[in-house]
Amino acid sequence: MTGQLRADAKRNRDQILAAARELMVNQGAGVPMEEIARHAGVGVGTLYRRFPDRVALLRALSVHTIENMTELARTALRTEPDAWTGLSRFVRECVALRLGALRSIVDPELHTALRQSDELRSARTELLRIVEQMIEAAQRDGSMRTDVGVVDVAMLVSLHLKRPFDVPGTTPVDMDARLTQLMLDGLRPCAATPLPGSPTTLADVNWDADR
Amino acid sequence: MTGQLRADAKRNRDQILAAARELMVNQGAGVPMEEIARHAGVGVGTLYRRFPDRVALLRALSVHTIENMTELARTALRTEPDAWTGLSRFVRECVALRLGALRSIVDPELHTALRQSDELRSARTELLRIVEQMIEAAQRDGSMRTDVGVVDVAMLVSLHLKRPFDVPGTTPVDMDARLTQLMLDGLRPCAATPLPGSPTTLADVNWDADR
Amino acid sequence: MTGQLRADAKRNRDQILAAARELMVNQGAGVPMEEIARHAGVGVGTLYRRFPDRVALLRALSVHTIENMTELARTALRTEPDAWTGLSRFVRECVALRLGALRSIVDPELHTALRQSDELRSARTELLRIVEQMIEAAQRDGSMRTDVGVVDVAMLVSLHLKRPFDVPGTTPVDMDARLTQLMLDGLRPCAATPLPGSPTTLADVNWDADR
Amino acid sequence: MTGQLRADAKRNRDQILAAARELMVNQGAGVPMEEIARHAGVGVGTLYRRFPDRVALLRALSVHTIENMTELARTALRTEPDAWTGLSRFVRECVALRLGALRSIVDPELHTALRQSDELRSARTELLRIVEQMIEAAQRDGSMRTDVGVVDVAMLVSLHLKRPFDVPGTTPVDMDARLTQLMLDGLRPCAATPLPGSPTTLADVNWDADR
DNA sequence: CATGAATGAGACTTCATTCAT
DNA sequence: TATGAATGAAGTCTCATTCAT
Repeated sequence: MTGQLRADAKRNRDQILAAARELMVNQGAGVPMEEIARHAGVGVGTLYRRFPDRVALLRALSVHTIENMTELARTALRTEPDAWTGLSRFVRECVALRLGALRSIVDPELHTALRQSDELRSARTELLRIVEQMIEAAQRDGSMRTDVGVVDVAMLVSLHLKRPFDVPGTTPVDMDARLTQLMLDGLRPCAATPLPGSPTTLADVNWDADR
Repeated sequence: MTGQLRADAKRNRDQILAAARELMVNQGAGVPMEEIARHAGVGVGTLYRRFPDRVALLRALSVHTIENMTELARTALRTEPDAWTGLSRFVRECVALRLGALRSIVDPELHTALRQSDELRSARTELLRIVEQMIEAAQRDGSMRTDVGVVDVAMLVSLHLKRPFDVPGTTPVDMDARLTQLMLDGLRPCAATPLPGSPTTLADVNWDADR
Repeated sequence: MTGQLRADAKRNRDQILAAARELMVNQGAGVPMEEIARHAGVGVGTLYRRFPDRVALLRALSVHTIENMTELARTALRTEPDAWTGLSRFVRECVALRLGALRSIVDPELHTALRQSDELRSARTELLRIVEQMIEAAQRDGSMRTDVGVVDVAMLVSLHLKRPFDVPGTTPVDMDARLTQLMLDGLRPCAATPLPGSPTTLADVNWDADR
Repeated sequence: MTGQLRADAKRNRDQILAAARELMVNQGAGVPMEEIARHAGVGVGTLYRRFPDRVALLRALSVHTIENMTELARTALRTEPDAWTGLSRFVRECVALRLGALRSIVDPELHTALRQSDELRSARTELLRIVEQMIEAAQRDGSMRTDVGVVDVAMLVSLHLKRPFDVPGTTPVDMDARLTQLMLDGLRPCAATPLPGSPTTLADVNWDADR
């Protein structure tokens, strides 16, 4: 899709995306477009040429993010000895890289607008498919409780993407790791308390983990 | 503290707080002050007379929220047969009522400004003290893993205050309940994997769970 | 006019005027009405009962000021050995007391509104009459140039009412005194250069020295 | 400094300055920014792009004004036969053109803010230097009293920049001229009465005559 | 195509004035 | 009658988006 861009145009596009990611992750999705442009070293006009409005920019960012996560999942699945270890690693990496920190977007308008992208939807499905594989494998070999599904895991991860407040007495990194571990332990069969409802299947999902 | 207000002024103040809570919980902390005023049925001027700026409003809202949570914690502690049951109930209620949904504030400036309120700080400490009691009791009778502290629990709850996206196949209420249960199961001793770092003590905490 | 006020009402009125004078002289005529009320120790409502709007307040202040100046002029005329000395003293006192510092009002709307007060006009005329007496006497005995009239003097004084900027190397008081002296020396016959136009007579004057 | 602006941007900038000068001279420094923009034929946004806030605008205006005055002083010094004539002409021109009428700024906040501009300070010093030359020359050849310095003259001129009230019986122009002449006559040696304090030297001056 | 200037709607806040208590 | 609460118009400033260069 970006293949037919001229070399410099491509470079611009990438710089814009990088700047947008950095600024939005740190300051929320509301950063002035002009500031994004400045950080990217281009004029606003150029930004708007590439991304007609803020939503388009967010969409591109989200797709990019999901593709990164997919890559992480694939690698974890291929590299780790068993499914549970792979899943754990994937979850830890997602949280650590805070690849979904754009989650801080709350504006429901943006929310709605984002959902409507086909590109986004298919990237997401692709990701979910792989994670579901890991989950099912882990459940088969008894290392994961069987009353949870991809959607549960996805929601959990998405909750943990929020940057934690600085708490005196711990480093943010430690805090992150502790919370993630607690979440993973909750997915083990051992302490499993029955859950209300039933796990959602991948089929009818519309997951927004990216935000 | 608000006792010396005239009857009508008090009524206005309450309406403003109610409107602000509702709008901020749903649309984020950025709702136009004017819209808050309109929903409360007063002029902007009135809003500003009561709360000199957005931060003051948020502060009042936060204190109110925390006081509600404290009340819930007290009741749970008093009513339930054992500490773990009490803690679970408290956590479920917090999440269900989404009493801390203001958490959606991301703007770091607001964040910082809020921390500086003594009133807020003491309300928070009060709440933490009670929760810590429950935790310690539960740990003593072996129903809770011993490598976690109030701060861990607080952070966990705060993560779960984010309103989950609507997921096809489950109701939001069910989703909420599932995620909360998973979190609680992670706090049980049975599946406990060692955590990095160590639990923070109440003493040096500065917790912002309310937002 | 204020005679029929109840004792406490009179006290309120005076406190308001005093507060208004102080605040307006220091911060300009734009001080919030509420601040004036607060300084006077009354509610805004009371202020507005006494003075229907800002202009009314200014008018009262101006009349008061002019009456003070008139008193100064009378005393100088009566006490000093000769007219020129009396006039000099009067001018110096006006500047020193900055009795007209309200002059800082620039808003033309206020300006116009103020002119329309009969009370003000007659107080002003009264003052000008006395000053004119001093001028004419001084001119008769040769201590003052004869090509200037009350209006010239009035305008000069009014110019000098502006609080001078702080200048390093001199005290404001000294600066004031120097400038006033230079002005007075310019009124002496000795260095007199012919002036364009002719001195305006008291008759058709509408002088706003009070501001 | 404004050389690198695009042609249209430069035109806008100039129109804004012109509009601001006109409006501020007549109505005080408080004119709504929006009105300035309207008069300049641009949107508010444009105004704010050029001048981030009111103070920046005033600063630019002041620098411009001072530069004009400096030009006048230079010409007077070069053209007139003797120093006193040059100084008189310069003073008359300043008053007539009311080149410093922005003096009507009273708001102490603006005042303070303005002082902090280096550009302004150096423009001012440049002007004072030339005026000081004229003064010293005039004093050397005996046409000016020797107990006054630049600062005295500067303060005097600054006082006379206030637009005089319309007085029946004289034209404003005549009135201006009369008052200016009186001021000049006061600077002559003949009638000189001793002044309190001593003239401030240029070295430690921080003069704000421009406003 | 890139740039950055211009626009103008809209958010925030202040205050003069009115009015309920 | 005094108070101070409420109102809302008005002013300041910001920023998404369009458009001339």
